[in-house]
Amino acid sequence: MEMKSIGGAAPLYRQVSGALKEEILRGVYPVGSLLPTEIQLRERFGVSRHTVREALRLLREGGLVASRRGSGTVVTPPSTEASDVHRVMSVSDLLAFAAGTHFDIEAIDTVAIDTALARATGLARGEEWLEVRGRRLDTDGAPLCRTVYYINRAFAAVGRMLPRHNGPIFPLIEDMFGQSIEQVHQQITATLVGPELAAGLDVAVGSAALEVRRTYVTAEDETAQVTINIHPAERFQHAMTMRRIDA
Amino acid sequence: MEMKSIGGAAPLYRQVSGALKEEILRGVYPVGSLLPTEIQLRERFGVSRHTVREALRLLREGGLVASRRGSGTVVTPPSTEASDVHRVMSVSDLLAFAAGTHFDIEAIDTVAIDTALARATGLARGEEWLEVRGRRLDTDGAPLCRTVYYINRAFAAVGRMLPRHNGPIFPLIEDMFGQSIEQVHQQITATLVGPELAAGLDVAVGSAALEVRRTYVTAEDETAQVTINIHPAERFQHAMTMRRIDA
DNA sequence: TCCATTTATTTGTCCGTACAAATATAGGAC
DNA sequence: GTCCTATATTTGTACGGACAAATAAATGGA
Repeated sequence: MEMKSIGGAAPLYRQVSGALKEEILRGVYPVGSLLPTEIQLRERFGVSRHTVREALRLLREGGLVASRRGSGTVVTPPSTEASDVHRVMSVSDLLAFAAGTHFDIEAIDTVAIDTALARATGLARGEEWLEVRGRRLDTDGAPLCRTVYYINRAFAAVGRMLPRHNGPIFPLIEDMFGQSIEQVHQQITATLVGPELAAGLDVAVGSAALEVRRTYVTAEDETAQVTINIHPAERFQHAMTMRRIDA
Repeated sequence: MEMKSIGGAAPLYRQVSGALKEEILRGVYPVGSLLPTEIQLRERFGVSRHTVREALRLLREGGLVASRRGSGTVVTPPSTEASDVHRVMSVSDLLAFAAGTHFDIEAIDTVAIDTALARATGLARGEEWLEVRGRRLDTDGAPLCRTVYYINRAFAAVGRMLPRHNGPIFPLIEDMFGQSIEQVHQQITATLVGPELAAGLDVAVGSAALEVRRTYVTAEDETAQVTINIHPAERFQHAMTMRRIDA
């Protein structure tokens, strides 16, 4: 069967890739089996080896197959790592922890969760948590966002490491306490900037800001940490790309 | 400067990619700037255009740059990693399409994307898209959010089905046109409510709102649909739970 | 000065060739 | 039957060329 690039049709390499993907998904090539070799595919589709290799590269990118020189191209099992916490961490996290930004700690206290804090954090009233307040600053000292961490007292020892730590906190909790963070609940809302925030973030009172709250939950369904970030809307968007992965 | 493949060294294309990546990360090419053209890189590194393109492909895979024919290769802001569309589709989507809510269409037009719309939607200026404006109403008629859909003209026929359709649009595109939505890019920002929005949503002018923009991209890298939802902050939070799945 | 058209630029797609490198297979000796 | 070596197979890397397609820049006329 020969394929040609028709006006308006997809490029040849996408057509070849699509045909192979459809065959994989309907079981012509079960997991573990080999696809035809590049030379066989070239003959079957009547295209160049370059085009075949581009098609196979798309299948590899989609996690459907894996190629090795001398061995061939094998169909791989569906990947289930798509929801790994590290993978779906938002741009705000990446930006926040980019090299050169610095978390400027303003206060570290043990606080009792009152009614207002319970509403703001989702934590139960009456409990005591370690509260770390500060601003994340860019390399030039400009404020990026205001951040408050609430850390479960069971893991409060990580507080000591914060002054010289620039990355996320939850891996510290995992390392020091052998805990595994299994879920991160994220909530985003819009808020208006009041006088205190305005001063600390160099924006006008009354302007809009994004408030991002994340609750980190262990394998034992225990909340280890809550973070609240407030970003001026004029300087920040929360972006995310979701890709479809078919099992 | 010329590079050669030395025994034990990385392939040329990886060396070129690494050199460019290092320059990007240390600020030689800031976000938004253009990399040298393929021809310039070929001359600089003394390698073939194939090798240069392989190097740039690695940079694209890493999310560092984006290339377009006729334009060149631009350095991109850091971007998030993937998750399954169906897995992590947000609660807001589920709520929006919950049984009982109704999308009240106010206008359906074909619009040309001007400069302001290009900025708001991310679509290319001059193109024509089907624009569907309206509000999503709760069971008791209370407005939940203001929604605008931009639908690629190639799929505009789905517009006819909207008046009696309450779910998401992209499955309609998939069903009617045999297309597969592979990626959804989501961006969330905060905005202030102006007079027009305030009237339609029963909130005060000057209050805060969340603006959620989603871009639905097919397997052929074509944008099928863009939706923009504006939610009053006092009544809406964007929530999401990410789970760790170990293979 | 603005706009439409033309031209130039740049990347995308497709073809081909050649050799390297990793792996699988075949064959012979013990 | 096992082990070692040689050969074959298959993908990876690198080169070159050509034309298409999208975008940007230049040009000319109103």
